[in-house]
Amino acid sequence: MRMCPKPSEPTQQAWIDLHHSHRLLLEQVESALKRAGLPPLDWYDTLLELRRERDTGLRQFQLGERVLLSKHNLSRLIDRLEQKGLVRRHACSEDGRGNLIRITAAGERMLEAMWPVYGGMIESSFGARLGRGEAAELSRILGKALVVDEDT
Amino acid sequence: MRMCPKPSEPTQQAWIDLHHSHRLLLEQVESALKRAGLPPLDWYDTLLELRRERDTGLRQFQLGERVLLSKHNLSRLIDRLEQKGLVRRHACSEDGRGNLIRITAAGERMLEAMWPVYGGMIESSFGARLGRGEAAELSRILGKALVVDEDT
DNA sequence: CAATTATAGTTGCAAATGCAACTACTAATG
DNA sequence: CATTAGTAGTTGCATTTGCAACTATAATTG
Repeated sequence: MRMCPKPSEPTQQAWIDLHHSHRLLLEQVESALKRAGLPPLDWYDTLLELRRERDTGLRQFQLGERVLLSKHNLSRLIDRLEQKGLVRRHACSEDGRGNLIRITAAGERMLEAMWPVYGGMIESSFGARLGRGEAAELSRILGKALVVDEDT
Repeated sequence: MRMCPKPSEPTQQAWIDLHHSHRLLLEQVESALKRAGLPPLDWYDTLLELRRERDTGLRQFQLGERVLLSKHNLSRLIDRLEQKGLVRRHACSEDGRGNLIRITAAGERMLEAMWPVYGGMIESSFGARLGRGEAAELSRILGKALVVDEDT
């Protein structure tokens, strides 16, 4: 880790392809959402995680781990979501510092509203272009890079 | 394209994995660069494309196609690069509107300075975790999503 | 060849992001 | 149990991004 061996040619290319396909796809999704008068993708991801724990709610740091947003960033995203009434902060009984975030009914409706646009874009620009089993293969390989290492 | 069929479960998962692995990797690269007192990744990508055409230079819109940055964004990125002397705008003889961007010697030195950190991170957090042939397999599959379709 | 339309690039303004410093609370230590 | 260190979350400030409007030049067309 300290000696920085250089990546092989295929590794470099794979990273660049990852970088580019993500940028391209994200840009298409975001602009489709915007055209439909809907909020950005992060809102969807965040609301989705909250719906998964609709009963218990989620602490802010747990949410951050799932959507991969930095805490200050997430804090302000939640401000915006709360302002629109899609989410609520509740006092946390077990830890006086934190708060529990819960999705509201309006938040769930927002998920419904966004999904056709979001899902449709993912299918047309991504899913439909992959062959049988390739999506799963992609997940399998990318999963290896998803290991979060704690050092550094 | 107009009817928005919904993506399959594996497609959704693959997109999420793509999204997450990109975020994670990018975050690691960016913070490694920052720790080393170096500029962000976009600078590298941009300078790299310019070095590929060091003799002829590149029009701004060509550069934009390669690094997938929007034009106004790119315009200001070039402002910053030019301010640091890594790049120069030259009048374009064939088209009075545009300009040719050329990398400078300092720009090439910056590439050299960034590569160990950037490449090292790509290798340790990405390349080293993939098995034989998986990088190439990744490129092959992602390449299918990289087709830019012109309609909207 | 004048008038229209399209393209290259820049800029102002609003919104979002990253960083560092801060508050408030909890956990660990002597 | 008092002190210290760590964690959860927020906020101010500077930088970056996105959008829309703008300038300037090129290409199209009647």
